[in-house]
Amino acid sequence: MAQRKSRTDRRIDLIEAARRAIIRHGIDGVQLSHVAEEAGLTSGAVLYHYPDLSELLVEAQHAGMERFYEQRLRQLATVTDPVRKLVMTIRSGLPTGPLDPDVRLLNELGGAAGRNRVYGVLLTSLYDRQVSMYQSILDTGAALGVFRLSGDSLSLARNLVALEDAYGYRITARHPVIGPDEAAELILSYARTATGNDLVA
Amino acid sequence: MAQRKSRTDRRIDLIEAARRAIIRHGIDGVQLSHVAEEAGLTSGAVLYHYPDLSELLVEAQHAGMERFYEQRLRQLATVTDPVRKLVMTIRSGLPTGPLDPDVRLLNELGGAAGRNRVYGVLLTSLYDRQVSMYQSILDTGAALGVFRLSGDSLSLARNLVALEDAYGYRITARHPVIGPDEAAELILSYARTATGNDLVA
DNA sequence: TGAGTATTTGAATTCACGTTCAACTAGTTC
DNA sequence: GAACTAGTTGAACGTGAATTCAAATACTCA
Repeated sequence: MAQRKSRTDRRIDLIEAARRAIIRHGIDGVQLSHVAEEAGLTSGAVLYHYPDLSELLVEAQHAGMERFYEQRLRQLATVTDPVRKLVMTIRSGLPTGPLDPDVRLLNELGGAAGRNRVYGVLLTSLYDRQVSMYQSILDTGAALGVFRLSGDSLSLARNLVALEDAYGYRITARHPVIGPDEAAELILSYARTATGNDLVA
Repeated sequence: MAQRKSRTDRRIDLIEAARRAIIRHGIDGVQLSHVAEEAGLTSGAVLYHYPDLSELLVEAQHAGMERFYEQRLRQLATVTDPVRKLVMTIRSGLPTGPLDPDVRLLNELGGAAGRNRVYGVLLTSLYDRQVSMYQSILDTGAALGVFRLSGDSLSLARNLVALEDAYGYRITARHPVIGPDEAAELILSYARTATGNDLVA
């Protein structure tokens, strides 16, 4: 028998297991048995904690998203220079490679968000928060005179996040030429014209 | 009994039916019975033409993609002015609204491309062709002296397609603020700095 | 027209999955 | 340490989907 755990601990495990199962089988392809296998439990045990699989899937997506976002914020807090902040943030929004689990998970939402309102809301809220993140970097840099913005910071921030998203898809789809480094450079080239700064940290 | 059709005609029908089924249920959620229902046939009939459902799904994705791309090319051929070409192309890469079937279909590929090599190749090839399309517009405009490019045309084109992709996701996810018009304006703002042209047709 | 062929159906079969639940086990409490 | 509680298992059951195939139907062309 699998190690017995408290309700809360097991739920955390299951959310992690669901995350892995979604990445492996797709958000519309995950089955109860997949989650059970990832967690090292039987289907019955999963059902004991989550009588409705779809709720577990939503929680898994939610948790993955929060982790991704919080991680970026935390990293951002370690520096003050707007130039370094911007460069670092661009980098942290891209997958480390085609297998990056955080981005793989987020990518699963893309299609589902068009069919499922909950997923649509989740994805939209992540996008908006990331935009705010970039916007505050841009505004700060402009206020300090380091950046000379080529347009309103909201539009620039929206485009920066959009580029991140799109290159995330390209990288996980294994584009033969566009990897993490190339994508970062492409986004940076936009960021340079947007800020009027060379962005060499 | 459903109207009897020739092998080729029926296969075309089935590809269309599969397209609709994918949009409705997700690429990993489609079932044989969904396709049969969309086509007005029984599962057996579908299986008679496509013994393997996954092959039909790939064909449906492939067909949808080709149609999307050809449509853009055809539209592009109707004008010569680089400025109008660019503006029109940006517009034609965005969904008409959250329900746009062509973009909804493409979006289904995003997640699957990370798991399934065939889908990854399909999606990558579409991306690359769209990049070429933009690149040729940019190069022509530059040669005519209409555009003063802010960087190499390949990078600019890659970013333009990336922005289209990303806003396609935002729109189908029903972002409350970013609709087709707003997305077009955001991409245009990038295109303006990229080309040094006001892009007013 | 009639024989032959291609397409479609519907029923039978098999399989895989979700769901339920009694029994078991390992902690927890008194 | 006995009674209780919470977590887990495994087997049984029901459902629905894929698959198979003989029979029915519509088309082709000699």
